[in-house]
Amino acid sequence: MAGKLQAEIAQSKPFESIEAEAMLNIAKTADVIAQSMDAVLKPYGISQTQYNVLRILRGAGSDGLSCRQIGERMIAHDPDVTRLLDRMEKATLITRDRATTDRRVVVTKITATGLKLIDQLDKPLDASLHESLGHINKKKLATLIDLLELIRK
Amino acid sequence: MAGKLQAEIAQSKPFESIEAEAMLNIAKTADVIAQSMDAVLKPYGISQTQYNVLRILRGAGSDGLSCRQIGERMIAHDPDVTRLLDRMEKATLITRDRATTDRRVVVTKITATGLKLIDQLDKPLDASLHESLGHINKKKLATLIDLLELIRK
DNA sequence: TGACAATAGTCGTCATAACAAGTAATATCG
DNA sequence: CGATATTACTTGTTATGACGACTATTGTCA
Repeated sequence: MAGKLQAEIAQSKPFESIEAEAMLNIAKTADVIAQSMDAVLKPYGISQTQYNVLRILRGAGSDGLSCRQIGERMIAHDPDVTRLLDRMEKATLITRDRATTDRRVVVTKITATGLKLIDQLDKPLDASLHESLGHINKKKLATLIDLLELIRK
Repeated sequence: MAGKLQAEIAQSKPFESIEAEAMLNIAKTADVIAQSMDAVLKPYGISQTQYNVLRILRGAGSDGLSCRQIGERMIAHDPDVTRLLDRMEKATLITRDRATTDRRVVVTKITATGLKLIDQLDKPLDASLHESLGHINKKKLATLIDLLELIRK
């Protein structure tokens, strides 16, 4: 039952449990995919976190979203959305305006620049994704998705 | 085929592909597990990265390992092992000595303090892991591991 | 052997993440 | 209606990560 990860991370001890092996495999795979995504994003000068925000804002359309809503929708939870948005505003990828209805809320929207950037990224990212996962057939991917969803209940 | 992640991250657009859905599920699941591990480690004042290094060094035993070997064995690739070890040395979790055979190499070993700390962590981390993955049976975990290994070729 | 390349690690610098405390606006409730 | 709680976001500070340039030691080969 000792999987290939054993050799891959050159661990001298065997895994204590299959749960530990599963966890390490999830972490390692996430890291590998993240690295290939980073490689695509790097020439465009944005991080995965920023890309994720742009995706969320593109999905939200012209209504925009509050800081809190953006935080909730992010894949990796970021405890400091404010300064993330600061940087993106400086790069003119987004705009921020205080809402008139509830003046505590700041509404963030994607700009034309941001939209253009993320639209450009669709193709290369999709290609990178196929590089990473294209060799797995759809049935297996469906099984994988089911299992991962099961983990998160 | 639209999975639960759809609702979970409140995306307004459907997934473009099953590959994208798989990737997001891997990333999300890795993040969830990482967060629960962080929660365990936090009271002990070390990060997951540092924990990972301690595990590697415990596995290596009294021979210790070079900077490069540590870097290779880490789950998430860290481009700056030197300063990571600087911090750990300051916390007396490790020792570092220049090797006599090849004077370019710095041999890092775990200290008694480091060993004590990581031994203490075994139980709570195992408990956290069971909290995260205990409800999935071994056969399903084995399938998951196979699929993830397949992704990484 | 002596120049050049490769390897191992360090350091400078800037960007980002993490944690905690603070400020302003709105909601709640006696 | 006014004190208190809650919400939404901001800011200060420290730690960590990312990227590249740099130093020392060892290996290679003409």
